[in-house]
Formats: sequence, structure tokens, C-alpha cells
Amino acid sequence: MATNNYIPKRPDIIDCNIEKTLDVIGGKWAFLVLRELFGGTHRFGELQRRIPAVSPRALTSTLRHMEEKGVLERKVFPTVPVTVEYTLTPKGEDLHQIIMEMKLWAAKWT
Amino acid sequence: MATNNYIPKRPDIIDCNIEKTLDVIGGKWAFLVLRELFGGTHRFGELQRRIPAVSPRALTSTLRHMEEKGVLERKVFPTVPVTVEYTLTPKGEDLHQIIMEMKLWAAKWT
DNA sequence: CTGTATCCGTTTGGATACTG
DNA sequence: CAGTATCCAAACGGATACAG
Repeated sequence: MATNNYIPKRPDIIDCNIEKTLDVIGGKWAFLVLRELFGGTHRFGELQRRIPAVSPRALTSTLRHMEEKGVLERKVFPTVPVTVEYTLTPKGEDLHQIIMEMKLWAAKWT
Repeated sequence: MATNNYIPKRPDIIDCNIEKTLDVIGGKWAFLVLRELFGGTHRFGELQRRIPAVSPRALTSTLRHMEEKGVLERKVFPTVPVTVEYTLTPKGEDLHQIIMEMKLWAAKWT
């Protein structure tokens, strides 16, 4: 109970800032979008079909947020009608290790 | 654009279920509590002081949720006044690798 | 096709006071 | 000390219609 001079079990965690990471993958839909984009580039409508529960409003919000954070890139093609493609950036692809660790943990602790 | 027969870049992500993991560490306060408990056992009031922005209501809710998920243990000592201690379980300690990966990612992509 | 605008119900969470 | 009860404001998010 001596909280004044306790020795941390995991000193590498103390100064750890993962809020930034959670800000990217912690949202309600962010991971579902990521999962799709790890499979390759997708268009807005494709994402909507593959994630049936998401409303267009929420999907737009999620995509914009992730674009702002630099984990995906949005490309607009001036076709008629317009075409938009979403692709992971290297920063986004690099989330791979984190997600793998999450997958391993979830599998281990059923 | 051939979405019918595309080959995923990250096949190991496709069947991945990390919702369970995010359910534990994705909440607004969960990680801040985890960070404290990685330093060792703490009492309710200690957590409140170390996480000044959290209200008692939110802290209780977070702790109860994490207890329910099996990542921490709540021990009540029938002293007067009552004493309550929170400690990570092995399942909770095992979140360590995930958090380390998050920390590395956040550090890499300033 | 790819969103945006609007409405609105639900949920979240802070502040505060109070209890065993 | 460790919460719980209550109130209330803000944010989230779904449904729907519509615009460029």
C-alpha cells in the first residue's frame, strides 16, 4: 500500500502515450474500415456494402477522420458520376502489428 | 478495381476479431486506468487522484466494466472505513504487448 | 456515385450531493 | 473511503431526403 515509493512492474508503460493510436483505431467503425482497406483499395460504395451496419454519415465521418490522421488517402476521379477511392498510407499499413497483437490476445483469452 | 477477385494484401487480418480487445482498452478511461495498474495495485481514491479528469461515476463504470471482462480484480477489505484494491489479472497483464506496439507506432509516426 | 443536410432519439458523462 | 443517485447538457449516431 506504500504508494509513495512503489516500483512499477512495467516501467516502459509509464510514459506511454497511446491515446494517439486509440484516436485512430478506437472509434466505432475505424477498425472495420481498416480491415477492408488491408485487403486493398476500396470505393465508398464498396465499403458501405461490406459494412452493412454503417450509415453513410458515420462512414463519411470515419473516413474523413482517418484521412486527417494520415492513415488513409482519398483519391477523387473526375468521372461522371464521380469516383472516389480510399487506400491505406504507409502509416496506416503500419498499424498491422498492433492489430496482430490484438488478434493474438483476443484468441488467447477467449 | 476488380473487387470480385482481389487478393488481400494482409490475409491474416481478414478473419481478425479485435472488437473484443477494443472493448477492453478502447473506452475513454480504460487505458489510463490500465497504465496506473501496470505500476501495481491501487485503491479507488488513488486512481482518482492520479487521473484527475475522471469523475467518480466514470471511474466506477470503467472499473466495473474491466472487472467484468476479467482484466482486473477488485478486492474489498472489511476495514472501517472500507478499503478496496484493484489489481491486474494475468489476462490484464497480457495486454502489455499490445500497448507496447501502440506506443511504438505512436512514437514512429509523430 | 458520393456524399451532405436535417431531424431527432439514445447514450455518455460531468457536477453535485449524499449514503453505508 | 468508496462509491451511488440524481439531474442535466452535449455528443453520437441512425434514418431519410436530397444535391453536385
